Amino acid sequence: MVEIDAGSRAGHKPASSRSQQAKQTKQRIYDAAITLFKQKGFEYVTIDEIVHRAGTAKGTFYNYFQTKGDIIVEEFRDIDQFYERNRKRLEKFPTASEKLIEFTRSQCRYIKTRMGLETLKGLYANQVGFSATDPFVVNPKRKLSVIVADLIREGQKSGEFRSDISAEELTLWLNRCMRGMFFDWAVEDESYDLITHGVRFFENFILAGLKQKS
Amino acid sequence: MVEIDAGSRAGHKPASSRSQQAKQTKQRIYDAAITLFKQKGFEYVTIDEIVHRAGTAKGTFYNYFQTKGDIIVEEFRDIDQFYERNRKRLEKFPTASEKLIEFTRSQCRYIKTRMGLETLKGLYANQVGFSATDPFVVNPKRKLSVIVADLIREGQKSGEFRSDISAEELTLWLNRCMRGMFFDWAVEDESYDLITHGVRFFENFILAGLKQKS
DNA sequence: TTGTAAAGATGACTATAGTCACTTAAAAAC
DNA sequence: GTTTTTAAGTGACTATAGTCATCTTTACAA
Repeated sequence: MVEIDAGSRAGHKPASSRSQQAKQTKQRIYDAAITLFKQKGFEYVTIDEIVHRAGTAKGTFYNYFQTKGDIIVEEFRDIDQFYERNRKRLEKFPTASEKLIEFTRSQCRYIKTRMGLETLKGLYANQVGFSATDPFVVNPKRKLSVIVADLIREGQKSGEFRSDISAEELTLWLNRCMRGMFFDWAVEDESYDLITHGVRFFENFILAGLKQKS
Repeated sequence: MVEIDAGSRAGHKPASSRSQQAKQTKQRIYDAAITLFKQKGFEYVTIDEIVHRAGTAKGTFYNYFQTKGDIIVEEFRDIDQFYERNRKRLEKFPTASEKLIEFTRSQCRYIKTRMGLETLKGLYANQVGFSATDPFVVNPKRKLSVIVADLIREGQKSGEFRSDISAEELTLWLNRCMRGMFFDWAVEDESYDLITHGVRFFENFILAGLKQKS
């Protein structure tokens, strides 16, 4: 949800096609929701509040989203932009291990400071919940996975990492472990520092699984 | 929720103290809920149905549980009994690694066949949700953690596992990774075999983190 | 044995999620 | 230019979760 809609330049009278208007409506709802989430916290915002702020009817909300949590999923897709932007920064680290460690650090930092506990909980609850949405977090095609897989491949080529398991499978495993960590952090109500713990966990445990020679 | 209440032997007219009756009431609600969950699946059971079947009022439910998910948490505590029972069986495996692998296998088997997808989802959704219940799954004092810590300590003593990290921390990390796996399996709607994948993941990845020498 | 405190049980009530038959208006067909 | 089709939007309505003031029953003190 980052497109700003190219059709309605000058504010009033948007010269907009029907689908343009639809896009705007969805955006209005999304913006209202995000604003309210930031203001009062995900759990304390009702659908009625969202649609009231967006100036639409309740039914309209359900035209675009299945549940309140879907908004979070939408927001979450943005995280991949963040990863993409930070990818170049990794180049200056010499080894694949160090690149991955740095990547992990920025991932933890993003979740802790930008995303926040509330949103993370909302996301995970949505993904594990029963309203069958797209299971985005575990999708191996998302940018996050692609970047990690590239770095692992690099490490395999240089001999840092094992080659008896495919980069794809290692990526899956690595991300799975990280997900376990974020999950724990959410369940325990951020009772410890995610960045410190996350990096320690990664350096001392996960990395060993990548390095082990067959 | 396994106690059968020691006060009301002969069925009718229980000669029961007030707290005994209370315990029975809770048990009735619990039993009704579990039965319905098995019949229709967690998500399709309403609180009204549960209390109707239990023959109590809605308010009574909320005297004993905070949410429908709390029933699952209660049920989940039973899993530790299962672990305890299977602990002896592990003795016949010679190394700590093999014991842990076998332990993992039975853990996966339990979740797949006895617990089931629905219940697991309910459990995780409850634990990550906002209704601040006891975060049981991540509690390092639960039997599961104690057993794993013992096995890790055994491996440390024999030199199989690293000793630069405490058994407690390694236990935390190991369980965290497993949790990530169960979470993924739940999110992906059990689209692959938990036992096969779980054991492979454990043998090839987690175990490396335990074995790495400093 | 009667009176009082408090645990336990109740269900009407409120709040919110989610549905759906219907309205409105843009676009397409004629 | 008129009619038809269909995307988009609506809000009254239903279903369910969760609350709370009140009632009932036990325990126990006077």
